Order: sequence, then C-alpha cells, then structure tokens
Amino acid sequence: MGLITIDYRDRKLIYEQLIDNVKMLVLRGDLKKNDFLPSVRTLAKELGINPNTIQKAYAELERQGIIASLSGRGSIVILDGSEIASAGKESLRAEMTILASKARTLHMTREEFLECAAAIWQAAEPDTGKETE
Amino acid sequence: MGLITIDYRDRKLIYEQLIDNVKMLVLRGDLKKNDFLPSVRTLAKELGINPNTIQKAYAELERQGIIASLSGRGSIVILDGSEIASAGKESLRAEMTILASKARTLHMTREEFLECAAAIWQAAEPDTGKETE
Amino acid sequence: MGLITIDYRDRKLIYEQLIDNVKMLVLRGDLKKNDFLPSVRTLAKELGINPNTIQKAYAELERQGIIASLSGRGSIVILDGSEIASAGKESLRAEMTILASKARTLHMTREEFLECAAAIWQAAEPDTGKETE
Amino acid sequence: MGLITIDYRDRKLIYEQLIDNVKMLVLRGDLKKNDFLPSVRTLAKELGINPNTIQKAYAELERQGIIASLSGRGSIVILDGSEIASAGKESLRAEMTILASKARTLHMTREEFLECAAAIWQAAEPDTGKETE
DNA sequence: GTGGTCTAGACCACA
DNA sequence: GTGGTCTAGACCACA
Repeated sequence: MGLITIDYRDRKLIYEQLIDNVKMLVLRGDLKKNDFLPSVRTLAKELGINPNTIQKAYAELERQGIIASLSGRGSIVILDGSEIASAGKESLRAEMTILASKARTLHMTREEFLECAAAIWQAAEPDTGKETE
Repeated sequence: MGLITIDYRDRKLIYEQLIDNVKMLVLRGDLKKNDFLPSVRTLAKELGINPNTIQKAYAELERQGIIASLSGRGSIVILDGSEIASAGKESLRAEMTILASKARTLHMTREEFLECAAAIWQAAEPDTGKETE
Repeated sequence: MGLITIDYRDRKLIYEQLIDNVKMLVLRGDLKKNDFLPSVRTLAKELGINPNTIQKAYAELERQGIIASLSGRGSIVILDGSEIASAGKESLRAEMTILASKARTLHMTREEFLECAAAIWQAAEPDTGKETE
Repeated sequence: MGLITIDYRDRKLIYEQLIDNVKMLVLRGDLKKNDFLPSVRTLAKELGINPNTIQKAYAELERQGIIASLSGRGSIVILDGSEIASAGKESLRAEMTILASKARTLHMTREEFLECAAAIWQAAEPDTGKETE
C-alpha cells in the first residue's frame, strides 16, 4: 500500500533500497518539498524491518540534504524533484568520467566511445517514435 | 620489483586489484599469451599478502577465461591483449547501459546524454594535437 | 497573524524557536517591559502546537529572568531591550571563547584569528557607506 | 594506555568524542597519514563500549575523508594534520560568520566585535610572554 | 583476523 | 507520538 517498498531478492542493501526509493519518489513528484516521510517506527512496522535500518537510510538522506529530521516531529522532504535531478546529473557526469577513462585504457577512439553511447541510448529507448501511451 | 603490485591505500579490494593488474598487463602486452603468471606462493610472499587472496584472484581470472591453471605447473595466460580489450569493451557497454537508464530516470534527453559523453571525453583528452612523452 | 511565529522546516527545536522569537521581539522593541505575552493556551491554539512546548519555552524564559509568570494572570516581560542585549553580548562572549580555543587547537595565531573576525564582519556588512532603511 | 579514550562525564555523545579524539590525534601528529587505527573490535573491547558505536564514529570519519576503511584490513588515516587543520579553519570561519550575525542583531559595532575577539584571545592565552614550560 | 549490515530492544529528549 | 543513541549479538564477505 505504501509508496516505499523493499525487494528482498534485490542484491542492493536494504538501506540503499530505501534511499533510492525515496529519491525516486521525490524525482517523480510523488513526494514533494515539505511532505513528511512515514515515521521511522511506522515504516519499520509496515515493511517488517528493523527501525535502525530505516534510521540509517533517513540519516543518509539527511546528510545528502534531501530530507530533514525534525526531532519529535518526523522527517520532511526539503528538496524538490528538479533539485535532486541536478545533483543526479552531477553524479552521472562523474560516472561518465570513469567510463571515459576505462575506454581510453581499452584504446577506444572518441568516435567508438560516442557511437557506443548513442547505440545504447537507442537500444534502451522504451518506445521509439511516439512518446508515452 | 615484480610486475604485479598492490596499493594498500586503494579502496579497491585486494583481489580486485590483482585481477585488474593482470588484465592491464595483458592489455599492455607486458604479459602475452602463453606466459606464466608468478605462482600463488611466490606472489603471496613477494607482496606480503594472504595466499588465499591470490588464489581467489587467479580463480576469478580463470573463470573469466583469461588464464588457465595447469595443475602442478602454474597459471598461464590464454588470451592476448586484443582479446581482453574486446571483453573490456563488452563490460563497458554494460556499464554504459546502466548510465543510460540513470539518465532517463533523470529525464535527460538523448542530446543531453550524448553531449555529456562528448564533453567529458574532450575534457579528459590528455593532450590535444601533439603528444608529450 | 501574531508576532510570534514558528517555522516547521527550521531545524531548531520548536521551544528554542519560541525563546529566540520572544527575545528578538523584546530586542526590537515590539515587546516592552511590562507587556503581557499571549497565554499558553492562546498561543498553542494560534500556532497549532502542543501547549507543553509553549510552557517549556516560557519556563526557560522565566529561568533566564526575561519574563515572569503571574499566576492566573499570564506572563509579563520584565526586561527591556537593552537589558536583553547585554545578556546576549554575554552569551556571545562565551561562544567567542569556544571559538578561540578551537582556533588555538588549529595552531592559529592571534593575528590570524583577529584577521578572520575582521574579514567576516566586513563580508557580512549589509551595505557599506550609506545605510538603507 | 591507548591513545583514544572516552569520558563518560563529558556531555558529548560517545561517537562524537571518538571522532574528535581521532581528529585531535591526527592534528597533533600522534596519528600520521597511513597509520592504522585500532580495529573496531579491539577498540570496543579496550574502551568497554559497543562495536557499533565505534563503527558509527569510523563511518563518519570516513565520510569526512579523514580515514579509509579497508574491508578485511582495518581503517587507515588518509589525511595529515595540516590537511585537517585547513578543513578546521574553514568550519571555524563558518561559526565566526554566525557569531557576527548574532553580534549585528545585538547592535554591536565592528569595533565592539573585534575588541571582544581580541580580549577573549588575550584572556585565554595559556601563557603570555614565554612559550611552554 | 578485518569492516559492514542488520535485528531486537532499551532509553532519552522533544512535541 | 517523534527521531537519536547505544547496547548486545548474529551473520556476511574479504585478507
């Protein structure tokens, strides 16, 4: 029922799933700036996991400046989707930089690298031609 | 002294360092097809690390089809640099696929994504025009 | 509507926000010596927060000698702005003392410390030369 | 006996004491770049506190870029004292900025503020004239 | 041996 | 009710 779920078959750690889950909800607009997250205890009970694990995820989200934990009041979203998106693009650039350096190690040319990026984007296109159903 | 070294301050796991190290040596031609790797014991002594860790790395390299262990005679390289390079490109494509899906999550367009790849390649260009050595 | 407001998104505890709020009002002259504060119940209803929290803030203000609660008649301001200001300066000196000891731990010299204070004052100057109002 | 101690009478949280303790040791040169910290378990036993609490402190130190936790190998210092000192000065400037804004709220002049800083530095001087015993 | 994750549950201050 | 800290202890992968 709740917006936040965990997948035990996923190899990602539970607290990382929680973090990604919240980020995604903010990115999609399902959680907006000033919305409250479910309380640590509520969510722990709902998901059947330990409150400490929720706590760890919320603490990391707070450290990343995405939520604020207000003692005695709950945890509130303090960034909106577009702000998260620009942070996300920043980190994507960092990962792209690592990929580029790997590509050089493999003696790939600029053309090969860009062709690879283009081909993959195309292949992953969920729907070519007309957008959304 | 040897070709293989490890960096204790590197965050990478030691067995991953060993794997990357061997791959790099083959890629650069410092190790060629049919060359023998140092024996587990020799290398463990030389690097001052646990033989189990070397064993684990060699096992993974064997699993990846890069070396073969000839019982009683040591481990031998069975791929040459260009063959490793194409395997490397394959794994790079896999990582690029993950990046592309992240980019979509962030609502990036195809143009933004490719522009990002191009800009980063350019920026990392060690030296445009003539090569220093 | 009232003079006292709270900001739920502020990381400060609510009772601290209330205390700072009242101090600020007295400092600015919006509340003068012998003025009554809103009653605990009134304020709690107006701000939509727990009366215990208001109570806690008023108790602390009383402890600090800024207000007095007259049983059955409410709470009254017993200091004027300039008296609060000198108390404020006292606490600022205490915080400056902590900063100075940190600075020493960092091996800063007297000159570095004072230069830092001066530079920051300058930088924060809202408007140099003529004062807007 | 160990370099790291905790003080139960201190109102600071245990994990904060641990963090400050390690920073101080690096700042003083008692721990140098590439030195290993005591292992989580060893230190927990030595101090008689829960390994999770040590773990929390080490995780925060790692997040701050002061140490690196090498899985299976222990935790190593990766910054030297001077690097910590410059980070410390940065945070001191931030705190000074807050103080300056408080001072303005109290209608202090630039001269009062700087005089306060100077007087406090003088007062806290551990030994005026000749240095060290 | 090492660090990292997670559970279970106590206890605290704040609202 | 809320979040934050801490203990006790299991379990995992890596060295």
